[in-house]
Amino acid sequence: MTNNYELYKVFYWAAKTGSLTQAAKALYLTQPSVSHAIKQLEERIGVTLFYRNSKGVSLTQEGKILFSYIEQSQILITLAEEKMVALKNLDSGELRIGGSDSLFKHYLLPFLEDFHVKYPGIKLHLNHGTTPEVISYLKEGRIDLGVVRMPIFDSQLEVTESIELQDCFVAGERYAELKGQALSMEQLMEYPVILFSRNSRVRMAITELFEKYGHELKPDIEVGSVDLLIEFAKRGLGISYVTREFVAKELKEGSLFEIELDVEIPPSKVGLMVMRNMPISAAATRFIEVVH
Amino acid sequence: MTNNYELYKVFYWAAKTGSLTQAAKALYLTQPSVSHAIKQLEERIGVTLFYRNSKGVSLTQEGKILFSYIEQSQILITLAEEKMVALKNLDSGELRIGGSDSLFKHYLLPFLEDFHVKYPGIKLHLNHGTTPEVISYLKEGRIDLGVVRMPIFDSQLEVTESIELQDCFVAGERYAELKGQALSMEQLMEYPVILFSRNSRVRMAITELFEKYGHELKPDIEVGSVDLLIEFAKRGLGISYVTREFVAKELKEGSLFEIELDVEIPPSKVGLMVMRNMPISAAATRFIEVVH
DNA sequence: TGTTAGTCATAGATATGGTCTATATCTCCT
DNA sequence: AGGAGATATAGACCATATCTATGACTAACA
Repeated sequence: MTNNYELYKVFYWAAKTGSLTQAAKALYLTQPSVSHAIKQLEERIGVTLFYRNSKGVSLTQEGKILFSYIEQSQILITLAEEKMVALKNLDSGELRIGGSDSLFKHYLLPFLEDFHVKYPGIKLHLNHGTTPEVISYLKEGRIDLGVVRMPIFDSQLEVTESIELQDCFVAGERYAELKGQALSMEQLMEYPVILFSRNSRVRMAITELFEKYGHELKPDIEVGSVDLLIEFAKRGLGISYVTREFVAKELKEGSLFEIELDVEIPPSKVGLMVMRNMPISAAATRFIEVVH
Repeated sequence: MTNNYELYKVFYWAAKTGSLTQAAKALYLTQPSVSHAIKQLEERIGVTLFYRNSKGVSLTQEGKILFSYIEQSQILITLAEEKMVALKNLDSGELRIGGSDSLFKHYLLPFLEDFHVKYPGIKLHLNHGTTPEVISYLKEGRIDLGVVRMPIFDSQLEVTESIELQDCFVAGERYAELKGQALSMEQLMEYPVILFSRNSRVRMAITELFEKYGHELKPDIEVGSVDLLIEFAKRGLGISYVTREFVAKELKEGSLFEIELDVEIPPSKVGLMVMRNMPISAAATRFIEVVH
C-alpha cells in the first residue's frame, strides 16, 4: 500500500475535531478538499473510517483503530518539528569542540562561558587532543569544530584565523641573571630547556625555527601540559617555552619573566577548523561568530 | 510550520538506506525526485539534515535527532496500514451483535461457530437485550448488528429478513388430554398459560393475535428466558408459548407436545438489523452474508 | 593518470492530482 | 416551512511533484 501520508494528516484533524469543516480550518483548506481527502483515504485502504452525521463526523470502529496509531504518529511529527525549531533557534542542541586543554583553558573559556549563558539549552562537549587527533575527530564527525594553532594545511578543512598568540621563553627567579638580556640561540641552549611534548604544534614551530638557524633544540624536560610547563619554570627547573598570553598572570606578578631572544619568534595564530563542504550546525556557526 | 508529511516519508527512507538512489527505488521514484524532496524539507525546516558523500548520504547531528522521531512515526503508520489490511481481510477486528439470548442460543449459535472457526481473528461480542434495547444499542453504536424478531418498523434501520420461525403452544405429559385436538382460544385460556416477559416481541405478537379475536391473554406465569418456558411446560406447570424450532428436541423426544389452535398463528421472521446509511464493518458484512 | 562507475545536484518540461468554487443534499431546529 | 448547519459532488484550474537529460564530483582501478 503506497499511500500519501498527507492524507493521514487530514484524517488526524478530521478525527480530532470531529468535523470536516473544522479540520479544513485547521489545515487552511476548504471543506470539499477535506471531504475529498478523507474519501480518497477510505478508498485506498478499503475501509470506511467515519460516520457522517448531520452535525459532523465520528469515527467508525475501524476508524478508531486507525486513529490510535495515527494520533501517536502525528504527535511524534509535531514534536519533531518543534525540536527542529528549537535546534534552529539554539534553544536545544549540542556543540562538540575539539582542541588542546591549554587553548580551552586560556583562550576559549570566556567564550564558552558567554555562549553557555546565552544559549543554556546547548550542551557543550569538549574533546581534548593533539592537532592531528582533533583533525581526525573532525573527519570522523565526532566534533563540529576544532580549535588549534595555525598553520593548518588540509584541503578538506576550512580554517578561519582567530587571535594571534606570541610564544616565548620564560624562567623563574633562579635564572634572574638573564633578565633584560637578548640571548642568542646558542646561549639559550646552554640552559635546561623545558618543552611541550613532541606532537604539539607549538613544539614543532620552535624546533623548526631553531633548525632554520642551524640548531637542534633538544629539551631537557618534556611535559604534557601547559600547567606543568609553567610550574616547572617557576620552580627553577629550566627555561620553558610557553605562550605569552597564557602566562600573563605569572609575568605580571613576577613569578616568571620573559627571556628575550636575538631572533624574532614569529607569532602564531589560533585557527577554528570545520570540515569544508560539510554543513555546519547552527550552534557551531553561532559559536564561530561569537569567537570571531 | 505547515509541512508536507510526504517529505518525511522520503526523509525516512533516505536516512534508513543512507542513499538517495536506494530511497528512490524503495519509493518507486527517481533519484532527482528524492534529491529535490530532501532539499525542500531541509529548506522548510531550515536545518541541514544530510551530509552528501560520494558514496551516499549520512545524517547530520540534527538529522539524527529528526530521524529518531520520524522513524517511530513511520513505524506507527506502517503498523496502522498493516492493521487496516488485517481488518479488511477479516484477520482482525471485532463483531458486536445484539439480540435475545434465545436467538443466540437456538438460531445464531451454529453461524457463530462457523464464523469463529473461519475468522478466528475476529472477536465476537454478544450483547443480549430486548428488541427496543437492541435497537437503542444499534443507534448508540454499541453494536454492529441486531438480531430480533420481525416485524421492525424503524426508518433508521435497514432490516434483512432471515429464516421464518413458527411459534406455538406446547405442554408436557400432564396435559396429555389435549394431544391431537385443535383448541379454541377460549378453551386454551382455561389452562394456566406461561408466557415470556411483557417486553418481548413474541409475547406482543400472541397478545395482539388474541386481541384481534376479542380476547385478553393474561399469563399465569411470566418468565424471562426461553429455557424456563420449556422447563416449566415440561414439568406441567402450564402451557407455554414457544418457538417450535427451539423445542424441536423436546417435541421429538416427546417430553413436550404441541397444542394446536383453531386459528392460524402467523409465522414470524427473524430480522438482521443494521443502521441505515451507516457504513457497516467488513466483519458485520461478512457475517450477514454467512447467515443469509 | 586517465577511465569508469558510482554518487548527488540542477534545469526545464510535463502531467498528475490536490485544491478551489459553485452547488446539491441531507438533518436538525425553530 | 424555512433556515442554518453539516457533508457530498462536479468540474475547472493550476501548483507542484515527478520525470528526463545532463552536470559535477569522488573513489577505485587499470
